[in-house]
Amino acid sequence: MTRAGVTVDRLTRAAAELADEVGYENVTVSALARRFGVRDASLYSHIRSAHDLRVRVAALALTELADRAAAALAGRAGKDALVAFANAYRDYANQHPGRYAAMQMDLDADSVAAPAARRHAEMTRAILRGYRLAEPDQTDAVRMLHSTFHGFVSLERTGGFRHHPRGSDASWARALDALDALLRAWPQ
Amino acid sequence: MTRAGVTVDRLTRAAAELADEVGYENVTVSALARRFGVRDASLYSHIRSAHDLRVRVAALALTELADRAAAALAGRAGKDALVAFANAYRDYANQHPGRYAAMQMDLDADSVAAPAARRHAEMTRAILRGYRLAEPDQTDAVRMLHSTFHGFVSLERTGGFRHHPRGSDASWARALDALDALLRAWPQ
DNA sequence: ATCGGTTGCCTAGTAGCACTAGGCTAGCGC
DNA sequence: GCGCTAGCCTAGTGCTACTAGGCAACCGAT
Repeated sequence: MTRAGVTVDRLTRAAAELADEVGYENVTVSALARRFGVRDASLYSHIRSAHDLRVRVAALALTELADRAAAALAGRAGKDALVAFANAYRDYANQHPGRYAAMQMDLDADSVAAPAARRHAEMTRAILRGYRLAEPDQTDAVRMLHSTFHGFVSLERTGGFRHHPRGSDASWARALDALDALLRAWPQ
Repeated sequence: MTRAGVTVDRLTRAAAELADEVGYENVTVSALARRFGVRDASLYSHIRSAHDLRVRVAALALTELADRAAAALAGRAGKDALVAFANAYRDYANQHPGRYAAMQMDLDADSVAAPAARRHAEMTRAILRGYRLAEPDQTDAVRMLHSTFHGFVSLERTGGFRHHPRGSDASWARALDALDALLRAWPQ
């Protein structure tokens, strides 16, 4: 019998696909093993636990999103950069809901996802380059931006906006306009 | 043998307490049954499923939060109202993390939580009374407010802010100032 | 006061999940 | 070709959700 060729990377990528297909909370070791045509117990020589697997998916997602954010920000500044980043963020969340959900898990500083989380945080802070804010305003601003992006995407995904005829794209564009105006006026 | 006296309401309240203590994702029918000193199977004459139980917790939380929001908004307008609502929202989330997590679940329009969700939405919209916005700006603004509140609280809870010395209270106050300025300037 | 019927709780059982222990062998390095 | 590592296996534990069917506590009607 030839072997299935399971590796941690292949497991993580498959788990991320599974998360997008069936939802993050339905990513199980058993389902993943089925997808590889092996028994669930066989996966424990590659991953330590189900939690370990989910952390790896979170790290993958954070890295992918940081890559997209970096691409979106390249060569842009000010509102251009803000809008490009925000759209990259929202698009990623809607294209990869399972991966996005994984990103929201509690990640302690010593996990394998820590470098990815740090890089993601750096990219978010890079939006502000064009607005020239000093500390601690910069931190407050980046927290506000991240909150708005995450909150909007999260409510959009859980259906918070669907009971009203106003399209969420329009509200999103308006929110970005508002954030830009806010950042320009921030120092007061 | 005297009976345990389980009712749907007592189950829901106990499940909400359990959620706050051990986390929303760890609310199980078995754990709840243990808390009442009965077998897990016995609960299925009161609730239809674990999902049904979680929806009831969500409805309870939405109602409680709407009550707090109503109390916070009573007799206030403008920034006063905004800050009071926002603090009621954030305090509730931090005092009742499990209930708050339950609120974020997908609730279809025909669930038992629908009236509570509607009431919660109405309270959020009531913040804007003092700012006199017409549609569709009102909808855009209420979505932006809700996004910011939820996003901030959510990131705060999952530890997104803890790797930076700047206190989250200060960033929160700054975000509320910013939102107030935004709403006053909204019509442009 | 007793008698029915309802319903609250029970036992028993199925099936899926995470995870451990220990065995076998494929396929690599020598 | 030989041995060792590492990948996959079976077997088993215990927790979870949930169903079927039984018994007895309690409620209302006579």
